[in-house]
Amino acid sequence: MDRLDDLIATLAPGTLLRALEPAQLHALLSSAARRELKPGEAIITQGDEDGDFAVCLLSGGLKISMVSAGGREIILNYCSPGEIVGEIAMLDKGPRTATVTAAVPSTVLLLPGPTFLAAAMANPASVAGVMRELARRIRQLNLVIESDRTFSMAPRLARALVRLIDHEQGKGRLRFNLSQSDLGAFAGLARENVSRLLSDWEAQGIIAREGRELVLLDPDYLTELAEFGEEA
Amino acid sequence: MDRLDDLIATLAPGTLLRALEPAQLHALLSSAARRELKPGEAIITQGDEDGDFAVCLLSGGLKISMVSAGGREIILNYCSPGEIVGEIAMLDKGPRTATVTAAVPSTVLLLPGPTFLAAAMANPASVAGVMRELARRIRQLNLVIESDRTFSMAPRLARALVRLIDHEQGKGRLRFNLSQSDLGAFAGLARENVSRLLSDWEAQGIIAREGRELVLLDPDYLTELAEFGEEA
DNA sequence: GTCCGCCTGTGATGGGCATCACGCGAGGCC
DNA sequence: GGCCTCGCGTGATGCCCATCACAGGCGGAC
Repeated sequence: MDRLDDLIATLAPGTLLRALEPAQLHALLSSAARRELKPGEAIITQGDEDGDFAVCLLSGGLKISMVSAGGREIILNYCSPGEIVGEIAMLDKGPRTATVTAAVPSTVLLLPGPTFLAAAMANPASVAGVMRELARRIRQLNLVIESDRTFSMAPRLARALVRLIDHEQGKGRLRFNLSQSDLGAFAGLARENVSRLLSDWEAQGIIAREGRELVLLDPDYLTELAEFGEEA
Repeated sequence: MDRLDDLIATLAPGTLLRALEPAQLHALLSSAARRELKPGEAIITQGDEDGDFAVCLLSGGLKISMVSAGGREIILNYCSPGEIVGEIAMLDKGPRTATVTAAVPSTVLLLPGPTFLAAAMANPASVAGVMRELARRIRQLNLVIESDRTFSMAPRLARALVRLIDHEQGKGRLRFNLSQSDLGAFAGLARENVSRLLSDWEAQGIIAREGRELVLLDPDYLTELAEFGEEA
């Protein structure tokens, strides 16, 4: 059972699972199926109607993306171990609105919707916890909408980079090495402009490149840029 | 008690209250305080820490807005009777992120957070209902973010108009008469461009003006524009 | 009536960013 | 080695839209 405890220890804060009480969490996780994913392999596909399970990432990394009306790829998020995805369709039984693929070799846990609901409803603290967590998500999304409206290129790219920071490792390290195209799809701007901005920032000593890898030398500056738009 | 039943009948579908079972709903609403609002009067103010109640609109109309970093007003939504606002802060106990003011003379019901939680947890169907409702909201917001990224001026204004349609009244009628400035703040574009677009659409017979009032002559066209961006 | 708001139309200007176009280097693959 | 692909840098062009500027129009106060 310490396997399971290890897993629970790595669960990301601010996820639905963290809102559950330990006893329920144990019950849920010990009954879940495990699955291995090769890079690029999809576990959830946009449009699927099989929306009765969520996915908990054990190791590796996941990419959540969708295809916009214009046929362009939009990357919504990257996930690290301990995070959970696909809960929305699991809870509201709607079709999948995004595709989830493995960014690197990964192992995931499949959480069936009914089992999750049973665990969530088993005690009042869990119920309140899950509701609070969902509310927090809504609040976050509202803020994103507000900032997307008025933010220009630089703050958007800054936000993308900040969201990729690896909090486990050394300061300024990223969790994934993305191509400029992927960075563009993640931040919502053209590949060419990603290139231009990165060059500027490198010249100003805000970031550095080690081979193909990006390092944030001044993450605080980027964080501020991401939150408030153009500097004061 | 038929007063209460009337109220329940007008509750908007897709709100948290609708997710509750009738018995719980009765208990919650009969214990709520009532309040009258004059036009322009605020019931919730951005930054407030008193986030332990939600507001249910009985009559009139509410405007939900916030002030962006640049000092510009952003209008997030307009509400009609039966809708509920302020649930997010009530559920996650965070600070208020938006301001709610009366667009016209209104009466509202104040729902205390603890009472709502008690009602929501009183039975499993209510629990699942509230979670499903919250998940639906998250799904909607994700779609908005996706479309905001790529949509140009016209689809955004079209979406604002569609969201203002009065579903009770004759086809194409709006629930509120907004100035072009307010329309701009709602759709996220400059007042001057609202003027230009409305003129174009009037010339094409898509909308009409009766005095100061806007009427949508071809709501289907606008709906399509709002959903898919530039026409095919 | 007159003045003074606020709302509205419309042109001119400019900036930001997508797009197009092209060159360049670094791997795979045979 | 030669080729081909993929990711990167960088200029030129043009569109979309915010902003500025200004001219009516309409109602309310007095």
